[in-house]
Amino acid sequence: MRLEFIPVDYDYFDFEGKNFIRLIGRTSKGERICVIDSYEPDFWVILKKEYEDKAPFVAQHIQKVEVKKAGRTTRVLKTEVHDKKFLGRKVKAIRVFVTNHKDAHDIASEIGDMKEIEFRREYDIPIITKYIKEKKVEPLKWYTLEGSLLGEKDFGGIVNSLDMKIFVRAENFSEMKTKNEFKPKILAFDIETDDTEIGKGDILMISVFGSGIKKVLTWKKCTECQNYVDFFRNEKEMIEGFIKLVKEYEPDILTGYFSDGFDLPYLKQVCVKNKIRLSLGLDGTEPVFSKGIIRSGKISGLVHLDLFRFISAVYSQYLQSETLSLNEVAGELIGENKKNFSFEKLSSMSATDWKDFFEYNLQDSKLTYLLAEKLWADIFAMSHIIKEPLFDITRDRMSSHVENYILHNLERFNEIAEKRPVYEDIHKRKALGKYEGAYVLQPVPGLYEDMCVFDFTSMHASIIVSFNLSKSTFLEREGKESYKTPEFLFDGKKSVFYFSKEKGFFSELLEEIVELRKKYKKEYIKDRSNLLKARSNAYKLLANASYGYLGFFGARYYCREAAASTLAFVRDFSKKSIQRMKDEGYNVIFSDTDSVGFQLNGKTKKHTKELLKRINSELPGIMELDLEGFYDRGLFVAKRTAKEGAKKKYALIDEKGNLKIRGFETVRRDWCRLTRNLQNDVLKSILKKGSEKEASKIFKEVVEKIKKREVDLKDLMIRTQLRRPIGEYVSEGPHVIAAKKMKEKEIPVSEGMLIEYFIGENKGRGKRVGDKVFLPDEKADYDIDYYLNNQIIPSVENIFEVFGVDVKEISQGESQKKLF
DNA sequence: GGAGTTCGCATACC
DNA sequence: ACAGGTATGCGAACTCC
Repeated sequence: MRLEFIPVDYDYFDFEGKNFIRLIGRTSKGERICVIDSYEPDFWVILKKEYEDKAPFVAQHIQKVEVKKAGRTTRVLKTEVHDKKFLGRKVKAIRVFVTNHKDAHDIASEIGDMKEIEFRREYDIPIITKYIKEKKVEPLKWYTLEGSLLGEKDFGGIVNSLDMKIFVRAENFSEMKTKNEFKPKILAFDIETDDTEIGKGDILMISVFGSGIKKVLTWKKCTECQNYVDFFRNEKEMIEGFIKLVKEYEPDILTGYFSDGFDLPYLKQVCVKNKIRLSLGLDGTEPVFSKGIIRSGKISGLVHLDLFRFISAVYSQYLQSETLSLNEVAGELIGENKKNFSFEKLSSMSATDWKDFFEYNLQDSKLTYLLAEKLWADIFAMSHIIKEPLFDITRDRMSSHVENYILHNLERFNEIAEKRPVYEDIHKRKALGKYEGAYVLQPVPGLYEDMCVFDFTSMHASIIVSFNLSKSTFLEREGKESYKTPEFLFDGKKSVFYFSKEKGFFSELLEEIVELRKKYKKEYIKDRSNLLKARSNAYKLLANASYGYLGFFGARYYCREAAASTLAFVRDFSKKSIQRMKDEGYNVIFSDTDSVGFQLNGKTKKHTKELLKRINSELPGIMELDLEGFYDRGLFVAKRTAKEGAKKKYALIDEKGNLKIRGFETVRRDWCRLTRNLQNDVLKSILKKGSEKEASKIFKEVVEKIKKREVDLKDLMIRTQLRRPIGEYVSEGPHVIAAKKMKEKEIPVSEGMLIEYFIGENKGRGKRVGDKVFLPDEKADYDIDYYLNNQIIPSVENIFEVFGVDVKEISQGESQKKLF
């Protein structure tokens, strides 16, 4: 038979000791389908140079290897001798096929002491990645599938164990180049509980939202409730109802927001309590949670997607949101928020309270669903480009994405993959110190007019490409044809590193990534489709993460020398650009890593743009300097502790009146609203008017308001993240004290939470700020002196200092007036 | 026990 | 453990007399 098929989820199983891959997807008619494909597990053995002519002999020897383990005997099935490359070097390699992927590691260990063998590789790549790499059946791509329908008895009766209609044994896949759209069936869900701690409380309700479905399932009684509420006799039946609903809806994706960490494990715990199984899997299995710090819940046969995970790992850098709460993220991305419901009511709920609670619960699922739809293009593009299944795409961090991209493209270079660092490697790598980073120019405090900013496009990536920096191209000494880094301090020693001019796969792949990013960005500008934008973004993310990957201790292609060399070039180009702009008669004000900001000094914008063109024609490789923008004014302040200018802190205004504020308290979430708003208003006023006159009025008004206790407590709340368990803090800052208070009051506190508190008057109880910490619902008068001296004055002091104005005098003047 | 200094911590920039 | 280094600035905790 032949049909059109798109793989969505990948899994594997053993049958008669062999590995088989199970693909779950859809046909072009929209039917859910299970495809079984065979896979021959293998790994590579690389021979030492001097034993290359012994390859057939070594292969023969390996062929006989057997490992007995857990009552099972693993054999080498066959061996093949190949000419391959490893880290760009030509090698003689033996491809070793084994009975089971799980045993590749054991066989590799068994032959580890053979003197002819230099390396053993690729036994540590996950089976699904190897399968996709080998068979080229890539996620979310359409294929014409040839195969045969499975019978009742095939593969131990898989047809009956899996809740699905079509089962096919694959014989051949051919990619359909023209077809590339896919809209998955998504179901979002969310639970509400009476205790936030997993395993402690009951699940009161479960909401689901999908195309053509919106429901709240509950066992709480409520007469005259919304028609989307389904009532059950008890918690157990509600959960069974949920499982049934998911099965009948047949989603490709079941999505939640923080469902890896809350909804799914909570459901599982409650099932244990009720002595039922959370059999969401198409094969009737329960979700399986991976080990590790962040646990991921895998449901067999469908994709469980935790949107929070994807957003926090990959997407958050595009967001303005200060927290990644569903409310804030949904507000930003889809312009809709959570419903209000106060959880204090839980102990005594009226009928209308339940009504509100159901609506609240449903809204969370709705927001999650809308977010999934919104982010689908990005997730789809990532999965396409990186060639990993949705489950992993939505949970992996950027380092894994970069690495998987490399792994899936190595074959074009005839390369055998490097091994993953083992624990000892990681330990060693982490013990090595930091290497010198980028250059930041210290500005002179002041208000500057007629400014312009240039910055290098994807600076690190373009340097890696232009100078071929990577593990495989790093040379121990100068070669005939090699790139030379500027001299720099490396581990306390003046060093110069050399990299081969013969293109390595790392820089070649990165160059492609940069090119593809340019291409899709151009296409997107012509045809503003979500998919083109998502593609362009995905390539941009990969390009930007590639440098970090080189220096990341967990990377297969970790190369500290290449990472440090990249930064040596970054510093070199940065300083050269600064000098160049000075030489051209501009007044350079600031610079950070890849940017240079300067005053035009009477030169025209046209002249400046032409200079930029000239500079670009002189830059090597794919390096490119870009016009970031022209600005009417820019404000730079001194550090609080010293007279000198503060780095990474500035405010610019363009001709349209748009502000660009960096580093100031305004953009920091651990300062109270009042301070942030005041500083923002002060900056805006100064940049618009070019003087501080009006700004000082604004300041005086706020000082008055504070002193008269007219400020809303809401605007005085300080929010600080609790980044570790309370007990692990060496130093007890105010937010830790606030967290302890919360714990005493049995308000749930957990790592990663934003702790909210204000500073109130607390006569004579210690002199730490922490001794004056109050939680939002505690009654206390706010501490006028604290908010004056530790919040608003510090936030504007250095700004007014630029104009020679002492705000302390102003504020004291105000208090004098008040005294009179 | 107060002033000065160092250190821990959170958050920002690129 | 889950990309890197550079930087500011608060408040606690220490040092010193």
